[in-house]
Amino acid sequence: MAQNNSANNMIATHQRRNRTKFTADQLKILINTFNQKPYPGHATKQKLALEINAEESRIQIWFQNRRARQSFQRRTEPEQALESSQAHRQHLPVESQATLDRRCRTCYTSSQLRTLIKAFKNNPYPGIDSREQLAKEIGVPESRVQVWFQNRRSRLFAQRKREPDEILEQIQDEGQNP
DNA sequence: CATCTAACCTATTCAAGGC
DNA sequence: GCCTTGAATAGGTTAGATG
Repeated sequence: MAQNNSANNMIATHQRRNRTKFTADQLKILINTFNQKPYPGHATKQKLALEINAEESRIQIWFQNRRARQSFQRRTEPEQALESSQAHRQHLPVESQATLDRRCRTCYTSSQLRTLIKAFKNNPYPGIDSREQLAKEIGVPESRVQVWFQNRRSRLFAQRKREPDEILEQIQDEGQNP
């Protein structure tokens, strides 16, 4: 009982989607776009998805990972990054592109929400199969289901921090068997 | 086995729409 | 005007492929 890795147990049981293998041609276009615009808006991501024939959600993840890698490299090797890139433009108004072009907010119906919440109570960390089945059931893309679970978990954590005890009653876990 | 990186995670913030 | 909540972000972790 010394080690407490509750999240790890959850993660270990669920199943990931198959790892995407981008071709050289796809990567060429992705990298090229990234160098021009590391924060593409929704329209750009949709266009990219068509152009390289990949799911838009995979493109979004690719940009996230690429930015993280770049900022990490910049932290570890500050001088080399300076030389290779003419970082003239400051990164302050960088959101102006992305925020202008966001994906339209998904409006869930009450019945869709009932299904999501029920599934969440059953398992807050659904694998790819569960997410896709759920997406099909309520008629939204799988990527929206994933984001919904992410937001739901985050808010549950935040709420739990604020009110450590009272939440337990609201959740009404019918049985958390060890 | 070491390295790379897609997939996934939490935490936080932005912003649309309802009250 | 504030609140709820979907969408986007940063930054960290996990795991599949490859030399």
